[in-house]
Amino acid sequence: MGRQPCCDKLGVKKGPWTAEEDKKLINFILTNGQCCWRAVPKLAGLRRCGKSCRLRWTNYLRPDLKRGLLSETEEQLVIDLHARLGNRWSKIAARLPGRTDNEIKNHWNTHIKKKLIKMGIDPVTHQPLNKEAKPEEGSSHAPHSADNHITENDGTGANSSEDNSSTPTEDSDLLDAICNDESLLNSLWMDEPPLVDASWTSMPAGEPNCNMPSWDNCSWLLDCQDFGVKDFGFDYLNDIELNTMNTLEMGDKTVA
DNA sequence: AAGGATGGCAACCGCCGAACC
DNA sequence: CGGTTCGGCGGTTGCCATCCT
Repeated sequence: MGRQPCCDKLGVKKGPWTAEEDKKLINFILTNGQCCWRAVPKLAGLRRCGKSCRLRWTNYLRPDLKRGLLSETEEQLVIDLHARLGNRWSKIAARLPGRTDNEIKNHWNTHIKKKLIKMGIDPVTHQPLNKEAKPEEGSSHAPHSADNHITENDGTGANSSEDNSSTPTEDSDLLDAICNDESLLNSLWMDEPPLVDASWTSMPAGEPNCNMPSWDNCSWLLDCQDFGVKDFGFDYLNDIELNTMNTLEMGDKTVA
Protein backbone atom coordinates (compact mmCIF):
# COMPACT_ATOMS: atom_id res chain seq x y z
CA MET A 1 0.00 0.00 0.00
CA GLY A 2 2.84 2.31 0.75
CA ARG A 3 3.08 4.96 3.32
CA GLN A 4 2.90 8.57 2.46
CA PRO A 5 6.23 10.26 2.75
CA CYS A 6 6.67 12.18 5.95
CA CYS A 7 6.90 15.30 3.92
CA ASP A 8 6.72 16.52 0.41
CA LYS A 9 9.94 15.38 -1.12
CA LEU A 10 9.83 18.13 -3.69
CA GLY A 11 11.70 21.21 -2.65
CA VAL A 12 12.86 19.66 0.61
CA LYS A 13 16.46 20.38 1.34
CA LYS A 14 18.81 17.69 2.55
CA GLY A 15 22.31 17.55 3.87
CA PRO A 16 24.11 19.53 6.52
CA TRP A 17 22.25 22.29 8.27
CA THR A 18 23.34 25.83 7.75
CA ALA A 19 23.70 28.44 10.47
CA GLU A 20 20.70 30.24 9.09
CA GLU A 21 18.55 27.13 9.29
CA ASP A 22 19.66 26.47 12.83
CA LYS A 23 18.72 29.99 13.79
CA LYS A 24 15.30 29.63 12.30
CA LEU A 25 14.65 26.35 14.02
CA ILE A 26 15.91 27.56 17.38
CA ASN A 27 13.93 30.71 17.09
CA PHE A 28 10.80 28.77 16.31
CA ILE A 29 11.20 26.22 19.10
CA LEU A 30 12.03 28.83 21.68
CA THR A 31 9.02 30.81 20.67
CA ASN A 32 6.50 28.05 20.17
CA GLY A 33 7.84 25.04 21.97
CA GLN A 34 7.99 21.58 20.48
CA CYS A 35 4.86 20.62 18.66
CA CYS A 36 3.77 19.13 15.39
CA TRP A 37 7.14 18.51 13.83
CA ARG A 38 5.44 18.09 10.52
CA ALA A 39 4.31 21.68 10.65
CA VAL A 40 7.55 23.08 11.97
CA PRO A 41 9.33 23.51 8.65
CA LYS A 42 6.51 25.49 7.16
CA LEU A 43 5.94 27.61 10.25
CA ALA A 44 9.62 28.18 10.81
CA GLY A 45 10.28 28.99 7.20
CA LEU A 46 12.51 26.01 6.60
CA ARG A 47 12.70 23.89 3.49
CA ARG A 48 13.29 20.79 5.54
CA CYS A 49 11.43 17.66 6.42
CA GLY A 50 9.78 17.72 9.83
CA LYS A 51 11.73 14.66 10.79
CA SER A 52 14.91 16.37 9.87
CA CYS A 53 13.99 19.30 12.08
CA ARG A 54 13.24 17.03 15.00
CA LEU A 55 16.50 15.19 14.54
CA ARG A 56 18.49 18.36 14.28
CA TRP A 57 16.88 19.68 17.42
CA THR A 58 17.17 16.56 19.54
CA ASN A 59 20.65 15.62 18.43
CA TYR A 60 22.33 18.95 18.13
CA LEU A 61 20.40 22.06 19.08
CA ARG A 62 18.72 20.97 22.30
CA PRO A 63 20.04 23.16 25.09
CA ASP A 64 20.55 20.40 27.61
CA LEU A 65 23.03 18.49 25.50
CA LYS A 66 26.52 17.79 26.65
CA ARG A 67 29.03 17.97 23.89
CA GLY A 68 32.30 16.21 23.67
CA LEU A 69 33.50 12.71 24.29
CA LEU A 70 31.85 10.41 26.75
CA SER A 71 33.59 10.22 30.08
CA GLU A 72 35.02 6.99 31.36
CA THR A 73 32.03 6.60 33.63
CA GLU A 74 29.56 7.25 30.88
CA GLU A 75 31.32 4.84 28.59
CA GLN A 76 31.29 2.10 31.19
CA LEU A 77 27.64 2.75 31.85
CA VAL A 78 26.89 2.46 28.15
CA ILE A 79 28.66 -0.88 28.04
CA ASP A 80 26.77 -2.20 31.01
CA LEU A 81 23.44 -1.00 29.77
CA HIS A 82 24.13 -2.36 26.32
CA ALA A 83 24.92 -5.73 27.84
CA ARG A 84 21.43 -5.77 29.28
CA LEU A 85 19.41 -3.84 26.75
CA GLY A 86 21.13 -4.50 23.46
CA ASN A 87 20.93 -1.83 20.79
CA ARG A 88 18.20 0.10 22.51
CA TRP A 89 20.05 3.32 22.18
CA SER A 90 17.20 5.53 23.24
CA LYS A 91 16.82 3.59 26.46
CA ILE A 92 20.52 3.77 27.08
CA ALA A 93 20.58 7.45 26.26
CA ALA A 94 17.78 8.06 28.72
CA ARG A 95 20.16 7.05 31.49
CA LEU A 96 22.88 9.41 30.39
CA PRO A 97 21.91 13.01 30.98
CA GLY A 98 22.71 15.27 28.08
CA ARG A 99 23.50 12.45 25.69
CA THR A 100 21.48 11.48 22.66
CA ASP A 101 20.79 8.06 21.29
CA ASN A 102 22.52 9.01 18.08
CA GLU A 103 25.60 10.16 19.91
CA ILE A 104 25.78 7.00 21.98
CA LYS A 105 25.17 4.83 18.96
CA ASN A 106 27.96 6.57 17.08
CA HIS A 107 30.30 6.34 20.03
CA TRP A 108 29.51 2.68 20.41
CA ASN A 109 30.18 1.91 16.78
CA THR A 110 33.34 3.93 16.53
CA HIS A 111 34.99 3.57 19.93
CA ILE A 112 33.49 1.10 22.34
CA LYS A 113 33.07 -1.72 19.85
CA LYS A 114 36.74 -1.65 19.00
CA LYS A 115 37.71 -1.28 22.60
CA LEU A 116 35.74 -4.37 23.58
CA ILE A 117 37.12 -6.38 20.69
CA LYS A 118 40.60 -5.36 21.73
CA MET A 119 39.78 -6.58 25.21
CA GLY A 120 38.65 -9.89 23.77
CA ILE A 121 34.98 -9.26 24.40
CA ASP A 122 32.29 -9.69 21.81
CA PRO A 123 30.55 -6.33 21.57
CA VAL A 124 27.26 -8.00 20.69
CA THR A 125 27.03 -10.73 23.27
CA HIS A 126 29.42 -9.23 25.81
CA GLN A 127 30.97 -12.65 26.18
CA PRO A 128 34.64 -13.43 25.76
CA LEU A 129 35.42 -13.80 22.09
CA ASN A 130 36.95 -17.28 22.40
CA LYS A 131 33.70 -18.46 23.96
CA GLU A 132 31.91 -17.34 20.83
CA ALA A 133 33.65 -20.06 18.88
CA LYS A 134 31.26 -22.51 20.49
CA PRO A 135 28.45 -23.17 18.03
CA GLU A 136 25.82 -23.95 20.66
CA GLU A 137 24.84 -21.70 23.53
CA GLY A 138 21.75 -19.96 22.18
CA SER A 139 23.66 -16.70 21.84
CA SER A 140 24.53 -17.57 18.30
CA HIS A 141 20.98 -17.44 17.08
CA ALA A 142 19.90 -14.35 18.92
CA PRO A 143 22.87 -12.15 19.32
CA HIS A 144 20.79 -9.00 18.99
CA SER A 145 18.06 -10.08 21.29
CA ALA A 146 17.67 -7.67 24.13
CA ASP A 147 15.79 -10.35 26.02
CA ASN A 148 18.84 -12.41 25.79
CA HIS A 149 20.76 -9.72 27.53
CA ILE A 150 18.28 -8.76 30.13
CA THR A 151 17.72 -12.24 31.39
CA GLU A 152 21.39 -12.65 31.98
CA ASN A 153 21.14 -10.99 35.30
CA ASP A 154 24.74 -11.55 36.15
CA GLY A 155 25.81 -9.32 33.31
CA THR A 156 28.86 -11.42 32.79
CA GLY A 157 31.70 -10.02 30.82
CA ALA A 158 30.95 -6.37 30.64
CA ASN A 159 30.06 -5.93 34.26
CA SER A 160 33.20 -7.46 35.48
CA SER A 161 34.93 -5.40 32.90
CA GLU A 162 38.59 -6.09 32.55
CA ASP A 163 38.99 -2.38 32.11
CA ASN A 164 38.22 -1.68 35.72
CA SER A 165 41.72 -0.53 36.32
CA SER A 166 40.99 2.75 34.67
CA THR A 167 37.69 3.29 36.41
CA PRO A 168 37.69 5.17 39.67
CA THR A 169 36.12 3.43 42.63
CA GLU A 170 33.20 5.75 42.85
CA ASP A 171 32.45 5.13 39.21
CA SER A 172 32.42 1.41 39.82
CA ASP A 173 30.09 1.91 42.72
CA LEU A 174 27.79 3.97 40.58
CA LEU A 175 27.79 1.33 37.90
CA ASP A 176 27.20 -1.43 40.37
CA ALA A 177 24.31 0.47 41.81
CA ILE A 178 22.78 0.99 38.41
CA CYS A 179 23.43 -2.44 37.06
CA ASN A 180 22.27 -4.24 40.17
CA ASP A 181 19.23 -2.10 40.62
CA GLU A 182 16.43 -4.41 39.56
CA SER A 183 13.77 -1.74 39.74
CA LEU A 184 15.80 0.54 37.57
CA LEU A 185 16.30 -2.15 35.00
CA ASN A 186 12.66 -3.05 35.19
CA SER A 187 11.74 0.52 34.61
CA LEU A 188 13.80 0.46 31.47
CA TRP A 189 11.73 -2.42 30.26
CA MET A 190 8.46 -1.00 31.40
CA ASP A 191 8.93 2.06 29.22
CA GLU A 192 8.73 4.37 32.14
CA PRO A 193 9.60 7.94 31.51
CA PRO A 194 13.29 8.56 31.71
CA LEU A 195 14.76 9.73 34.94
CA VAL A 196 16.61 12.43 33.19
CA ASP A 197 15.78 14.96 30.58
CA ALA A 198 12.19 14.67 31.58
CA SER A 199 11.80 18.36 32.09
CA TRP A 200 12.82 19.06 28.60
CA THR A 201 10.97 16.33 26.76
CA SER A 202 7.82 17.06 28.63
CA MET A 203 7.77 20.66 27.67
CA PRO A 204 4.19 21.26 26.71
CA ALA A 205 3.48 22.36 23.24
CA GLY A 206 2.22 25.81 22.67
CA GLU A 207 3.62 27.15 25.89
CA PRO A 208 6.67 29.03 24.83
CA ASN A 209 9.65 29.08 27.07
CA CYS A 210 8.00 27.27 29.93
CA ASN A 211 9.49 24.33 31.81
CA MET A 212 12.77 24.93 30.23
CA PRO A 213 15.57 22.74 31.51
CA SER A 214 17.97 23.86 34.10
CA TRP A 215 19.97 26.04 31.81
CA ASP A 216 22.47 27.12 34.39
CA ASN A 217 23.46 23.50 34.83
CA CYS A 218 24.35 23.15 31.21
CA SER A 219 28.08 23.04 31.08
CA TRP A 220 27.90 23.54 27.38
CA LEU A 221 26.74 27.05 28.00
CA LEU A 222 30.07 27.82 29.52
CA ASP A 223 31.65 27.04 26.24
CA CYS A 224 30.05 29.86 24.41
CA GLN A 225 32.09 32.96 24.32
CA ASP A 226 32.46 34.70 21.04
CA PHE A 227 28.95 34.78 19.79
CA GLY A 228 27.33 37.67 18.04
CA VAL A 229 23.80 37.29 19.29
CA LYS A 230 22.85 40.78 18.25
CA ASP A 231 23.06 39.56 14.73
CA PHE A 232 19.93 37.56 15.41
CA GLY A 233 17.77 40.47 16.32
CA PHE A 234 16.01 38.42 18.97
CA ASP A 235 15.38 41.29 21.28
CA TYR A 236 12.72 39.46 23.17
CA LEU A 237 14.97 36.66 24.31
CA ASN A 238 16.08 36.57 27.89
CA ASP A 239 19.64 36.09 28.98
CA ILE A 240 19.37 32.34 29.16
CA GLU A 241 18.02 32.06 25.70
CA LEU A 242 20.65 34.41 24.44
CA ASN A 243 23.22 32.09 25.92
CA THR A 244 21.72 29.31 23.89
CA MET A 245 21.96 31.31 20.76
CA ASN A 246 25.53 32.12 21.63
CA THR A 247 26.46 28.52 21.71
CA LEU A 248 24.72 27.85 18.49
CA GLU A 249 26.60 30.49 16.65
CA MET A 250 29.80 29.16 18.07
CA GLY A 251 28.91 25.80 16.65
CA ASP A 252 28.09 27.40 13.37
CA LYS A 253 31.55 28.79 13.10
CA THR A 254 32.96 25.34 13.23
CA VAL A 255 30.55 24.23 10.57
CA ALA A 256 31.40 27.14 8.34
C1' DA B 1 53.88 18.10 0.07
C1' DA B 2 50.51 15.26 -2.09
C1' DG B 3 47.48 11.50 -2.50
C1' DG B 4 45.17 7.70 -0.50
C1' DA B 5 43.24 5.32 3.49
C1' DT B 6 40.81 5.42 7.61
C1' DG B 7 37.91 7.11 11.29
C1' DG B 8 34.29 9.91 13.26
C1' DC B 9 30.05 11.99 13.16
C1' DA B 10 25.88 14.30 11.32
C1' DA B 11 22.09 13.25 8.84
C1' DC B 12 18.93 10.28 6.16
C1' DC B 13 15.98 6.21 5.47
C1' DG B 14 12.58 3.00 6.43
C1' DC B 15 9.97 0.66 9.79
C1' DC B 16 7.05 0.44 13.85
C1' DG B 17 3.78 1.64 17.32
C1' DA B 18 0.78 5.04 19.38
C1' DA B 19 -2.56 8.48 18.74
C1' DC B 20 -6.15 10.32 16.35
C1' DC B 21 -10.26 10.50 13.42
C1' DC C 1 -12.87 -0.74 14.56
C1' DG C 2 -10.11 0.19 10.75
C1' DG C 3 -7.44 3.55 8.33
C1' DT C 4 -4.37 7.39 8.50
C1' DT C 5 -0.99 10.35 10.48
C1' DC C 6 2.81 11.36 13.24
C1' DG C 7 6.71 10.82 16.27
C1' DG C 8 10.36 7.94 17.55
C1' DC C 9 13.82 4.43 16.91
C1' DG C 10 17.67 1.83 15.01
C1' DG C 11 20.43 0.95 10.97
C1' DT C 12 22.98 2.88 7.41
C1' DT C 13 25.17 6.24 4.48
C1' DG C 14 28.05 9.93 3.01
C1' DC C 15 30.92 13.73 3.94
C1' DC C 16 34.75 15.73 6.16
C1' DA C 17 38.90 15.70 8.96
C1' DT C 18 42.90 13.38 10.26
C1' DC C 19 46.45 10.06 9.70
C1' DC C 20 49.65 7.43 7.06
C1' DT C 21 52.70 6.42 3.25
